[in-house]
Amino acid sequence: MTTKKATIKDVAREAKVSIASVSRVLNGLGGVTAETQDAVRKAAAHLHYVPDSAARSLITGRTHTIGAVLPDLYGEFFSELIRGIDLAARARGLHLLVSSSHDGVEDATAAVRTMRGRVDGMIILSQFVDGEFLDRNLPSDLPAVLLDSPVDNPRYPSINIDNIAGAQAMVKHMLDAGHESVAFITGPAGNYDAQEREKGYRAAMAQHAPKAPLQIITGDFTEESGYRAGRELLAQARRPRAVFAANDMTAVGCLYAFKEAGIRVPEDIALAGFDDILIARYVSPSLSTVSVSIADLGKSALLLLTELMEGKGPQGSNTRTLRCDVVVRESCGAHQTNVATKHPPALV
Amino acid sequence: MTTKKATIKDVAREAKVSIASVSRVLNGLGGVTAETQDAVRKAAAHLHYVPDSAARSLITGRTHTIGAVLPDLYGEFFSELIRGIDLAARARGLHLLVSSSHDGVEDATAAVRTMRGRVDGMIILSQFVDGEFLDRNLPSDLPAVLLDSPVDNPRYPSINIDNIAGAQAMVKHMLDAGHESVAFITGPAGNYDAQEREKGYRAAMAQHAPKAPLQIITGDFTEESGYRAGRELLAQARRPRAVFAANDMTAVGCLYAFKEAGIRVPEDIALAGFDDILIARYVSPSLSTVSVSIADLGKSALLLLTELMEGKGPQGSNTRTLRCDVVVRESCGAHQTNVATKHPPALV
DNA sequence: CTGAAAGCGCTAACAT
DNA sequence: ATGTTAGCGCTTTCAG
Repeated sequence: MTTKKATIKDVAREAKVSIASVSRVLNGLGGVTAETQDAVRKAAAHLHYVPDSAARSLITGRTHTIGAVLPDLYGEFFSELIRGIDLAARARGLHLLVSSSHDGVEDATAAVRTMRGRVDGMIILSQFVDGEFLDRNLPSDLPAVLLDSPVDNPRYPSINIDNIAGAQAMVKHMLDAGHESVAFITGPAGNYDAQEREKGYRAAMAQHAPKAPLQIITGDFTEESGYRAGRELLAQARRPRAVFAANDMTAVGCLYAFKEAGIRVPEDIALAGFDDILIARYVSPSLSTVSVSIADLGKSALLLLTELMEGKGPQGSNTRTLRCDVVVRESCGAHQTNVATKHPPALV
Repeated sequence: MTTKKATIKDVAREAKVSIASVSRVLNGLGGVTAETQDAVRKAAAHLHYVPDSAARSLITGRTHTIGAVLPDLYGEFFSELIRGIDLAARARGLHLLVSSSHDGVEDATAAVRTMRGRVDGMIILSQFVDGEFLDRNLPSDLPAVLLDSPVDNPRYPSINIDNIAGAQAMVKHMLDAGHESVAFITGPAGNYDAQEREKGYRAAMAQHAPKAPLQIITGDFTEESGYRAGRELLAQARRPRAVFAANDMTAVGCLYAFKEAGIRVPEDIALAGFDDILIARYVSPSLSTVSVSIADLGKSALLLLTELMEGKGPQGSNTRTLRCDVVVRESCGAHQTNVATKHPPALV
């Protein structure tokens, strides 16, 4: 029955009441007799009436939509993140407007600005966004939560992955497994996660293997960079016994470099990554890694955002940290059973 | 400088012109002197003015937003799909509203209905959506394109993956490689892609190995189902020499069942999947598969949708089919170099 | 309990 | 070339 657009007036006429009553009924505001209710509901159903959200937004100032600004939509991380956000959002009756593919300040600015008026709140993950940026581009009454950001602005709470602790735990694990030193392959320079993971590596080395020299190779989170780093590592005079890569893709690339050179993992060199992407389970040997519940990150962000939207300012600290867990598989040479314990989602 | 909400009136006042002139300048409608232009732009910039999209939508009837209704956001397929849609959308200045996680007719209905008025067009991928559904739930003037759908409704064009041809090509490839018969692991019963792939399998067998008996095991696109199917296959009196799974995850599960049983792939049994997910490249042996350019699917959908939105009815056929390509890796035993040829995106 | 009426911020006639 | 004005569909006082 191909629906045309019926307005509130049409419903009012059909129900023989005023538009005000229609509005009251449809918004459950009460103050209407059962008969009026009935008439309105019948008329609305009959006409397939759906309120115009633009008109409603115009007057209420609410859109029931939240915006997600991300650098990209590519890969497991963002996929999971959006999924977590979406799940939590629709559970609260909120729509999700996504904006991605911005790799510069201008793009980020445009993304944030064009969302103004279209959303009631924003979740932002971007290395180009800082407190000053937000103050300049966001209306003061538009709540926003930052993901994976060093920003510490009282107005914009942020949720971060506990990269430092995760990296530290993994390095300690490898050290404990008997490898006297661990080499590290970094992520891209500007990336906050990458920086934190390196910090964790350094901290763990300083604490648990203070005499061992630090071997740090530059990578950029890509498989290719891992491959190059792997070759570089093999070419060194002092070939490492264990390697910790800043993320899984890098570790996988490194693994291929080792395989190609006939180096056995973990017998000759132990290896570990970070993220616990799906592939980690499937490479041979399976990759030990640090797992992050990305969907929980998205969910937490949305929850925090809705609190903000309801006026509850972030109580106490405005920065939350999401726990990471070491997942021991074959590549790190700790010879354990291959079953990664399922940890419940948890905010530290 | 924490922006408050400036309206068109504020800009008009600041620029000492009428709101009409402001509108004209900001919408590039011409009929304004350079001076007015200047004054308006300065004022707008100064006040950080951003037009209220709700108000604009209310009067123009356009939202510059397109909606994507998907069953889920999980996994590579949807991630890539959204990415393709998003890329094409933002290239045209369109926003993307996503809605997912509906696995029932009610959910789908709610998703589609709540998007009414919020979007200028929709891209829908759902097994619960058919022509009748759309006629009942979509305003007649809201364009929509269907993905992976058997619906053949002149009002709703659809874009499909050429599952039949892809499956057929893969089965033929395996047959040509010397395996006299190929077993098949199906996907979930209600899934359109899965059905088409099975059709392709049957067609290829009928054409190229008419005397070989058909071995068909039930699966459901999950790794577990593939694992079970693999064990089932091994338990059979007539152990197959080649297995084609309806998707990659199933093939991976099957691969693990074989490994566990000490069966070598491809020496003892050849194996192939469908989708070319990232993992396919990383399992050992690497998985031969049928590749689909999912991002292109999303892009094509958006392009088709914008044509519709611009009033160009779909000329000629209203169903397009996206080509698939056989990717030969190690698991199918065709001993070729491991380099998958890069095909340009192409609509058949 | 219900209806009339005033806008929300903007665009698009219609005047000037 | 510029300004005035009438709504777009809806919520929300404010009267009755």
